[in-house]
Amino acid sequence: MSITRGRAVTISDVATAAGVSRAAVSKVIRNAYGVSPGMRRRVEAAIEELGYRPSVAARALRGSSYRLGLEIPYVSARFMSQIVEGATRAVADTPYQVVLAPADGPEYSTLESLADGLVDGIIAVSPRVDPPWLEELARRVPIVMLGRHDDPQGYDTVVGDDAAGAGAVMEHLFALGHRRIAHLTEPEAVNVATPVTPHVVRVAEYRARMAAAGLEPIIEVARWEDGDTGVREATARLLARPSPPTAIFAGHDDIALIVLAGVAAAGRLGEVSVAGYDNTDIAQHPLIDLTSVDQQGAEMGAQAATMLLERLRGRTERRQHMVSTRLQVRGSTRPPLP
Amino acid sequence: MSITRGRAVTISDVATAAGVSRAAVSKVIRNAYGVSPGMRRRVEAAIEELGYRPSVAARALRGSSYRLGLEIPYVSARFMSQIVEGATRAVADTPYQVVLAPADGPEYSTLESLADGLVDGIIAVSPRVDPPWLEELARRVPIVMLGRHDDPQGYDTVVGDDAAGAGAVMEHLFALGHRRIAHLTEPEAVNVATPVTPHVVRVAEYRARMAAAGLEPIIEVARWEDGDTGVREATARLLARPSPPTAIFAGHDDIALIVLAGVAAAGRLGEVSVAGYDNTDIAQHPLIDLTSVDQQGAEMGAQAATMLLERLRGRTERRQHMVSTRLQVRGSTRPPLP
DNA sequence: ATGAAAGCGCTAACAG
DNA sequence: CTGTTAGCGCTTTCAT
Repeated sequence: MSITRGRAVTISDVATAAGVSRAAVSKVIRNAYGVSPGMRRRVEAAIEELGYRPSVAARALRGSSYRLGLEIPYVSARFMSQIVEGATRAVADTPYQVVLAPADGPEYSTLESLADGLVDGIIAVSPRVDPPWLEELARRVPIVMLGRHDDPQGYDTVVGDDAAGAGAVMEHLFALGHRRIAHLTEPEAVNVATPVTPHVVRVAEYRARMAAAGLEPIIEVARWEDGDTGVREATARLLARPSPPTAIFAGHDDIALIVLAGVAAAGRLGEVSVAGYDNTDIAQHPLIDLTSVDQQGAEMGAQAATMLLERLRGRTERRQHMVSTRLQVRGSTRPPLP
Repeated sequence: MSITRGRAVTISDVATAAGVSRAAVSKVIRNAYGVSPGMRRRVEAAIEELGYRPSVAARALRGSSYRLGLEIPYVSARFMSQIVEGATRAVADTPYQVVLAPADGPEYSTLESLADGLVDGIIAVSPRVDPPWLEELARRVPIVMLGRHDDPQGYDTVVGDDAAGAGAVMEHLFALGHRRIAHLTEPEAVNVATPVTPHVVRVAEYRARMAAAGLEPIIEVARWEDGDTGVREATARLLARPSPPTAIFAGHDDIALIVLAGVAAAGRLGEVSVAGYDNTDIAQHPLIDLTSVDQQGAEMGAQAATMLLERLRGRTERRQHMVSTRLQVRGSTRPPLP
């Protein structure tokens, strides 16, 4: 039952079968200039018959792998699905394919290993790598960063309008009559040394709105590394305050879900409003019914892929794109108890 | 502001810098036999100084890319995260990396493009490709199929114990006193021409249990292609029957979530029990609280990766691994109304 | 319009 | 223990 790995069909095999040179076959498969209809026909017939498929490795060594790498921080994040979907849709009619690289550990190494020749370009959702390092990497391979409010030289960015999104949440909560509004965010967002991530912007907007309303910000940080526990404890701390918040604005839906669980565990469901961010699919579930900011993840993914393709076609000036947001109001936010 | 793509550092640069041959460098980076400590030190210093990273393309052309491809049908599926996590964990201490290939369209082409030299081996979650075709592909590249009850020659399989899992659900529901139990599954599962997927096994077990209890199976099929709508309508059809089921056993959690929404929409929450399969993270959320079968997705992913590594190290006999299941009972299943 | 030939960066086989 | 050499499969000038 031992298996002999079949040697793959190479361009030489096709050339021999079609009675032409390898260069000719290469031209045909790349739709390059200078092929007679007759030759094209014969070559295509041979390709079909032998079931030839070009080796990605060999192509990559010579130039392009026709693969775009999409680096994503943690696959579980529901928001990522939207981005992946948008990116794959955007390359659907091109010879390019999207491959995903889950950043299990440090994002630096995931990005580097992508850059090691596996892909022609990189789309990355990496809040924690710092801009100078990225500039350096961008010298080797085209990069589009998602969700970074950087001011880059060598790479492109696609971001949501985080200020507007966070602002919309705050306005909504104020309009409902809330005053004691807490914000629950990720550690990275309160560390000033960090690059400007979406969460940094959301926190800033939250602070600004609270200040403008003459209110003291109530910020709690959930250490995401602790998993659900961190968020759950942060929620508990908020609810245990002498004057607990009447509304909690969570940095994103995954946090909001756990906050919701915490509020339910405290038996205060319906009493404490909760808003999220990303409008992931579960937010619309009637049993969750979470008010959230839709920032068009699919659109972001598609834009990023398109911009990367432009780079591959030769664009060298940087581009920055911002997608708009829309607040999706649902049942998880209501007026505070009188 | 035009950017000059930096030429990458190659093995030759390192060799020159260290004053040794390229072969020597190659040996060092592969920890191969026959390197003096002195040479190793010099080479490693040069690598460090120049920031050398081996080209994946060149390596792949010569043999191995040190990449494992994980093909997944639709990224949104919550169950997939567990598999990805397990697989990446399993390769963490090896030179291998996991890359994900989302099967946006037909799975055949995704698998083929993975086999085109991008990866050294493939883990696939593709219920719809047929066994002979897989055998063919397996001749070119090692493959481990997840969730297939095939009897393969050239590839390995990792499956959950779907019969036991489905049986446990049925026993649980019977024990609660349910008799009119419906099953809501995917189209593929009722098409006999299809390969033996987990859903086929679950349906069979469901049928067997209903028959053994002297009951008529009530099966509704949700066309997943229709998205949520299909499941929602199927749920509505079930609830609209003259004698509606008192419990619905959904083929997996993503279906169960929509069923739950449908039951809620019909105002029959708590009246109609719902059970799912996969025990995805959202199932434990207190607002969802879904009874579900845990089939250890992470364990499956880890097993699959390990088996693939074995293949790459030379194993040629096939292996099949089955992971056990455990029913996680939660609030979504309770006794029927009297 | 077609083909010959060089070479991308690396590894494996062999020679020294 | 170390270096030389010959490709892996493809694309790309450059002749013809």
